[in-house]
Amino acid sequence: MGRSPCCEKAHTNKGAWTKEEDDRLISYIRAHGEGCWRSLPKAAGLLRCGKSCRLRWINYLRPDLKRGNFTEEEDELIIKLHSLLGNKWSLIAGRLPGRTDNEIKNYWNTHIRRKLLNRGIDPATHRPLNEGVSAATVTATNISFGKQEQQETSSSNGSVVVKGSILERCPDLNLELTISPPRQPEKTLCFVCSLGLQNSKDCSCSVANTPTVNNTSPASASAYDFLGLKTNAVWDCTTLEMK
DNA sequence: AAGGATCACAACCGCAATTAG
DNA sequence: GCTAATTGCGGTTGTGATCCT
Repeated sequence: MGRSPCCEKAHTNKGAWTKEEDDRLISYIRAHGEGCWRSLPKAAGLLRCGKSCRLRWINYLRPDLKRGNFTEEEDELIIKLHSLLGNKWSLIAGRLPGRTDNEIKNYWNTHIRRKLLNRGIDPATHRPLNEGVSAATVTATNISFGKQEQQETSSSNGSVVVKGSILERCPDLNLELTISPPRQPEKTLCFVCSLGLQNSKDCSCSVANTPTVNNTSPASASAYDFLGLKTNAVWDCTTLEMK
């Protein structure tokens, strides 16, 4: 028995939104706030699926959206974040205030992919196209969060060790690579600042500014906002182990 | 000017994750 | 703990705009 549809498809509009539908949605959310998308269409007098309402609001009607062309800085930031996160568009969007995951995804597929290809860079792997690296090798150097590979266990000291490391499958690979927050001996920067976005509203330096990795101050203060993970740990990609 | 090709982006679909009962 | 409902995400599609021949 399959899951029931999220809405009654027979009586819902599809396709482009009209001005009137937009106005209804905006005024309803202004009055009642976001949430409860399933019941929203009926309450707002819209013949739309709740998912459609949510998408319309999040991607186009939200007042805090930044419309217009992407800047060169945003381009480079998207490329950097994509090289770290892959197609995790919602995570990438979280680092670009005013931009949505859908917008970034479209922009990636239509502009940045081509831009990287013109630079001779494979947009999927962020490696030179003519490097002659087999797909298997490229895959092995990526961090995978796939369920089957993750199989993580928590040790008594709180570290996370991933079983079945890449090296077991590809023992001849040189994977001397450590992903860690950039070392700042005098001043610790958050991930946002490390990408050159000082003074961004996402910057957490002002909260967790002084501690270093070895600092003995409370964990809440020393947590380092790396890829959205509040951690003071270092990722060692040879073992995918938190040190 | 017409028509086909390509581009850009809004919207949909299906699935996974999360939440509620 | 289980099941169903709901939400969120990423991939894909549809369509209007623009470019090219």
